[in-house]
Amino acid sequence: MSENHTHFIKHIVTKDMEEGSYEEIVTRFPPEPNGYLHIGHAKSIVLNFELADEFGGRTNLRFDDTNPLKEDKEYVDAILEDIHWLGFEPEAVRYASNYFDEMYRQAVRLIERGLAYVEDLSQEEIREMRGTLTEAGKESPSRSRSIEENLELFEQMKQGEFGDGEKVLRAKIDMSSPNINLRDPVLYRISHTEHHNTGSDWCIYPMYSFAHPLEDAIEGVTHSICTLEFEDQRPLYDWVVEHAELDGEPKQIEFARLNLTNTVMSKRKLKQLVDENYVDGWDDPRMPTISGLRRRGFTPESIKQFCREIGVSKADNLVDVRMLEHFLREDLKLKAPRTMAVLDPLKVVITNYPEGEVEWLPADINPENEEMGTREIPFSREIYIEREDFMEDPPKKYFRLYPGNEVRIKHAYFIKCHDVIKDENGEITEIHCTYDPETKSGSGFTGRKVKGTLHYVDASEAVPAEFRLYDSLIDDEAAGDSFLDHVNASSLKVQHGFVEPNMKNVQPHDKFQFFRHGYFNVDPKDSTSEKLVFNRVVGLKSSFKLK
RNA sequence: AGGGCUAUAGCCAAGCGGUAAGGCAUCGGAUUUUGAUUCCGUGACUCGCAGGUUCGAAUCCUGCUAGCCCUGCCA
Repeated sequence: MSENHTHFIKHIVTKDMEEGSYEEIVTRFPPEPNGYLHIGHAKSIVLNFELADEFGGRTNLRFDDTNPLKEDKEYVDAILEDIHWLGFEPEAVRYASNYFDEMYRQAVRLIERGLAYVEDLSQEEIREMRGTLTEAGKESPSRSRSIEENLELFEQMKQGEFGDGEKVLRAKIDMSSPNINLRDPVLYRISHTEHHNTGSDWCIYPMYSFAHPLEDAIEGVTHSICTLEFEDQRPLYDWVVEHAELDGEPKQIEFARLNLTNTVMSKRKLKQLVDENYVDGWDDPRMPTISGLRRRGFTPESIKQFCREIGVSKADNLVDVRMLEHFLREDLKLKAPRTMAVLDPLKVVITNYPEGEVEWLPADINPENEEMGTREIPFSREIYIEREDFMEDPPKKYFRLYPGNEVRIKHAYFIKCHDVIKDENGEITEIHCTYDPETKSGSGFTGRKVKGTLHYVDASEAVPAEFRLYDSLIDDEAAGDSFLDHVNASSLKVQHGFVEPNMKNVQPHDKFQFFRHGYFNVDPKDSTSEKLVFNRVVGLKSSFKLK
């Protein structure tokens, strides 16, 4: 199911395997535990895991925890949960911090071979001497220090004899390189910070550009897949691999990260939305995080299928969110039970229906999947329909209920409106209809046809429920400098209505298709047996337009 | 602009010298007890632009244009 999709990375791997460059293909998914995973990460996860799987290889999950200032165990746990939920099982779970000893050894070997030196200059001085995009940099005086002195200084850095920022270890490459990443990049910095994994064992931490290739080489990663912004770092990646005294020879391949319409996709921005309370948390159903999508009601399969279908390339892209929604509908179409919910109730009294009588009508649970069987739903003299399903003065082509019009009540009877009851403000409070017993659903009645079929909930057995309807978090109509100016103020709409009586015992994450409304998920945090809460995942498509 | 990369329909995206796949979206039409689903139909005389090579070019070459990324002791 995941195949028939080809892309440039697959071509590279195929060629490598044909040429026998590697015994097996090994990939890795390397998140930094400084935030929650989002759907952009899902693209990378699916790519890495399924690529290795297709070629009979393996994939590690490796936390890139080289910067204790930003990282936290909370994020590690959330990431673990999200990957598991998506349905992937890493060959091994590793941490960059597992390799700190080895990385230190490699750094020492670099110094011993005259390929790295300890820098005395301040951060500002380093920056000034690095040059600019169009001018070469200048070599630091520290560059000519002896190997012995470098070794001693680096040892002192490790021993904690310097404060944060006082010294740094730099690679000795080329201060005049047109690629700024090669102008003696920093390899190690000092940070007297507690690490979530190694505690206070270390006060020097390797930089990403030094650590990452080493991690890949240590784990035997063959294809190290990352996003486009690391392209300029590839020469440095290769430099580290070449000079490291390790067997692995991983190569870095870059692809374009995912962008989605009407959403932001950077951990920094998402964290800001959380920290500044624009949303409920990382798992707010409006967030593009894996946990947000999960709470909203997206399924792992829909997310994975989306990730497969958008493809992998190097071109900047902006994918329409409706594509994601498409795959959710696709996944739930045959799986989700149909049920009826009235989100904005309007009472209908069926004046010729006997008072006090209730009949239970059979209703299929999923007409597209008969194996799901049937349920029984009540029908009596008073029912609720959707307020928008009645108009006193309808436009043309409106084939729902209006005075004098007859419609079908799903699974029940035809009803015809004969009276509209209003309060003193002119607000419609209820409508009166008659029903025709001969038109009962399942009776085979063909005497006449109606254009509209309305869903309903029986008033005497109705179960109150809350419905949360979501709109995009980011509105591209608004203008402003910051993405915060584009936050959609009405991205959440809450309605209170009713569901069928057999919905009383729903469980968190149960998913339903509410007839004519869309797919809904039982909210895992706020729904209780006393107060049901349903999140609308996506609506049904509709070609209905008023006017 | 010094370097790195990208450009195929509204949006993704195949294509790798032999005459433009597929998906999403849109718009029609048929069926329909969900204005849903399903089914059929719908768009590139042309692949950023201009030249060149070739019997033949989206694919090769040259030049140009536009967009993205790079001057953290972040990843």
